[in-house]
Amino acid sequence: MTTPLRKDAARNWERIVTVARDLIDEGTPLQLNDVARRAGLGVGTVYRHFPTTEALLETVATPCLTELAAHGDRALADDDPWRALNGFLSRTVQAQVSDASLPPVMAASADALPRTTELKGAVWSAGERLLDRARHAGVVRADVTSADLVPLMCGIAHAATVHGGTPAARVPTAHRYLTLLLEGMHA
Amino acid sequence: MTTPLRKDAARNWERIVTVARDLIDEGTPLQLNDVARRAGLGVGTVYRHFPTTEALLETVATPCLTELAAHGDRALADDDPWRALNGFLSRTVQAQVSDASLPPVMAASADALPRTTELKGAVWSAGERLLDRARHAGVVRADVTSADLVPLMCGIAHAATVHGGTPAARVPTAHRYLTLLLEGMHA
Amino acid sequence: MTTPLRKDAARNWERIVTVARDLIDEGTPLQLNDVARRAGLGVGTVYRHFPTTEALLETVATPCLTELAAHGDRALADDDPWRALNGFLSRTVQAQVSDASLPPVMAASADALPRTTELKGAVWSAGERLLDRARHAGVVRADVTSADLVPLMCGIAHAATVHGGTPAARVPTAHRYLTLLLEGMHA
Amino acid sequence: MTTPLRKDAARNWERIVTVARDLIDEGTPLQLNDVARRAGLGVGTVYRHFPTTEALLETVATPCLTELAAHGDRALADDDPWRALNGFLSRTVQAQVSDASLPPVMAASADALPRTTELKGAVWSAGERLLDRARHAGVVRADVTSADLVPLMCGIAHAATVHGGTPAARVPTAHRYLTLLLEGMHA
DNA sequence: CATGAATGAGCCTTCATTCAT
DNA sequence: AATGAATGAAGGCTCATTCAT
Repeated sequence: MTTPLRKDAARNWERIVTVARDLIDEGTPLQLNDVARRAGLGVGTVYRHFPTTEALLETVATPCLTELAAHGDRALADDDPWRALNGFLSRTVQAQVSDASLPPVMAASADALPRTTELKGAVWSAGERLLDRARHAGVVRADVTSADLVPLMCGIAHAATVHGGTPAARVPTAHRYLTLLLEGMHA
Repeated sequence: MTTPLRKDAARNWERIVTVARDLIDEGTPLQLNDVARRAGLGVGTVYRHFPTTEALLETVATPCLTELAAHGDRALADDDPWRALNGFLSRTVQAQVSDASLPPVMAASADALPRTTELKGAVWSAGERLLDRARHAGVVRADVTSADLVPLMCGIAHAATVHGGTPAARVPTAHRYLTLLLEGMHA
Repeated sequence: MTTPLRKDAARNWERIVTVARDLIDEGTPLQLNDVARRAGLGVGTVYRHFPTTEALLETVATPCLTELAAHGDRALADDDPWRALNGFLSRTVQAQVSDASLPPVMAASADALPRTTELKGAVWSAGERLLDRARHAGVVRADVTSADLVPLMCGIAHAATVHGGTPAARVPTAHRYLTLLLEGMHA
Repeated sequence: MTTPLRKDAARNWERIVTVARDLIDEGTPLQLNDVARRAGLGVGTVYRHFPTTEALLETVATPCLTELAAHGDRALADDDPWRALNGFLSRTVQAQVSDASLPPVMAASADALPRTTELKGAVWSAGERLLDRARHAGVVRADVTSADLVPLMCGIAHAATVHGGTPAARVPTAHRYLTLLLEGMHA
């Protein structure tokens, strides 16, 4: 529980994150000075809220990460272990391809915000549980470990990006690639 | 056939490429001024040989790229279409993971040097022929096209990198991932 | 109406312009890095205030340009159209010869600052009105148009510069040349 | 009398001057490296022939300068002092406006080549003699001295350039300006 | 808390000139 | 004589971060 922000500070925080989101969507490299100018705020204000570019980036990625974690939990409710894993991975890949804030955050080995670490942990552990369940059900090869899931999803997203085309076009490509991989992971 | 370089110029060229190789291996971002300093040469000399960072990077990647292309041709001599494709992809992934100069060059959509375009084309077309042969032999799924090969190899290399560990440790990881993918591509 | 500068920023602005003025008077080519060093400021500060050399140059020229424009307006109050035109051109030439920041600004076809464009426009239009009046009064040849005034003043200033000697010595020379020209323009 | 060049050296000399002429006509700033490349020669060769940019520039300007000087001499044969002066100045201005190599050479106070100094002297002295004759004939104001001629011609050429438009369009403008000036110089 | 001016290291690039081959 | 590789000073500009107001 962090101290709740004063109302104006909260408004600034919001503004900053919104601007950052826009910049990321535009493909513009995230620069705090830039964000400040576009948000109509002083650089200092931006730095107060987000000491580094990474902190801001992770904040932008947070909602999406939260949803991924939530989906992971919901997936565990699915009776079918294979379908559950499938859906989870599909969702993960889709998110990575559609939201430019995710790939760098997912691939980073160190996080700027504890919250990010938590969320990545939650996603990771959801994946782990789904994978374990699938393995115990005998539907997944034994040599795939939970530590492979995130890298593999990052890899697929990367592959779709390298393939080229518009961001929208990358979604089906990524799904095709995921399908291949799942086929290969199937026991 | 370019005019052969003068002996001293050739020595400098060599020196520059060697230094660049080292920097890349160290993970240091390639900067021409930096290269010049380390090579004990004037900046102008480096710029004369390599007008852009990309040109130097591609030059560093060239031997490896050449070998990949050569291997592709040799692979076609293998009677077994599946084994041939397998070996080719394995080699490609291994190269990408072991040589830090390759991933950016492979992923780039535009090349600085014509030679790079040629070599990438050669690798690509080797992959294409190997894939076609495998498909005709009925050992590969129909929905995998040759345009997918490079992205997929980049993706696997990326996945292995995200997985972490020392560069050396990434090799077996990448191979594991490739195995999964190949399994999935198998008809 | 721009936001007024903070006191310290205003002091720096002033310092920069002063240094630039000195450099121009010395005949040293204007370079922003140079200005920064002499002003004891960081380069970035200079770039913040003046994004390009031209912007700084024009700023240095502004007071003089302002005065020329003002003089143009005052000249229109003179009853004698010929004397009024005369005085205006005389003043213009004198300014160009005495202030090294003017010639490049006057001769430039594109301006860095909107303010410069305004001021040049004001000077130009004052000249135009004075010329029109003189022509209607029948004291000036019909084939001289207002578009000729600025080029001609630049030409005279240039001629005086080519003639050589100290900057101070150029003033009388320029006036002599202007006298010749005016004689030629007289109807 | 300089030692005559070896045949190949003479060919190179020619080539260099031709290329320089082209560059000047294109408005490209004259750079010896550039000249060398375009001429298909080594930089060293260019430097051997022309130790500085100015030397090359003056060499390019030489034919035109020679012709001006020659014309000056011919003008003295004209019975009418005013018409002679007129024609000479007209020719001078026209040359300056049409040939981009002239203005910098004419305006320079120091020359790189003795030959240039000679030629400029010849032009200058032709002007002087024409002016003196005109003055003695009472057709020119007494306060115009021969030291004014070159600066004034440079000024007019400069004015026409400032006026803008294509190089070709500058010719009539320059003539108009010269006409005004001559009117003013007329006694 | 907010501001945004200032900083200055750091990178990129060009070009006149020299000199070994 | 000719060559052209090498030099490296010089200039341009950006941007992450600090700190006085």
